[in-house]
Amino acid sequence: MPELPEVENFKKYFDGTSLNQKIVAFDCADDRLLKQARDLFSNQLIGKHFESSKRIGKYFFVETNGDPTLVMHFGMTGRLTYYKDQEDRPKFAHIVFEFENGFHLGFENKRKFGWMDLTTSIDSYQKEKKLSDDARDLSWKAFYNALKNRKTFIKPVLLDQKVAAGIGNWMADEILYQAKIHPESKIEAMKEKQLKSIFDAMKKVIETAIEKEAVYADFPQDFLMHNRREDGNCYHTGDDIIKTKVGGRATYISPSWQKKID
DNA sequence: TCCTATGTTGTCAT
DNA sequence: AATGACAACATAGG
Repeated sequence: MPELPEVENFKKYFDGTSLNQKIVAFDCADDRLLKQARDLFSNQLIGKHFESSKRIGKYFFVETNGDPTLVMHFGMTGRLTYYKDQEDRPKFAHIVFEFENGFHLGFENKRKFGWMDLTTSIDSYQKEKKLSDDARDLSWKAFYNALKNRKTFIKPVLLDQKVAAGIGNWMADEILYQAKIHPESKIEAMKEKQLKSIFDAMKKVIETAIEKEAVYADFPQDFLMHNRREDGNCYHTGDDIIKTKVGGRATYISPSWQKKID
């Protein structure tokens, strides 16, 4: 699930449950999910508390009342669950923090593509990863600059976290559907105005999805998400939605609605 | 058995 | 140094 709006939900959930409580235990069932030695997580986090959080794209940062900042990435199948009793530990909660009040925060990750890391500075971490500003805050100028010299299809570039951090596969499809542009349009062939329409669609999709708390059923009727499947039909034209692959990722298109620019 | 899945990262070639 | 194409990563479920 987790693209920008879903991770925004996780942030709200985290802020509502897990801030300002002393951490008394750290458990990890599979060290492959940790980008640092397990002891480092235990030693640096136990006894501290989470003080504030920040989301940049799909990356989730948690500052503590000390040096370490925890970095989480949810991968394809991650989410957070706050629960009390050990018996309620979700099956795929491979990483668990226990708080002084007896509650637990579980980092669920069925497919184990998610991970945790430690850093001391969000800014330097962002620079190191060359992560762009969060797509929600990103300026048109920064977006345009990151895009304009690229020489491939528009969709894979939208998925590049250096361009607009937070955009994932369903959002890229939705943005291009809203902008009426085919995912295999070549950037070099596109006019600035067309790139601006993609930027505007990106902002619209982000704000809509956050407002609806990423509950797809609540999205406006003309959103692709309602028909983003192989037997779906375009809301506007009624034509079949086509499933294909672009940049190695499953891609849904309304060919009569989305213009290919090349 | 084979294929797919909402993501990133490493490798290799250009 | 950058960029692009693509495989690899790990796992469940249809």
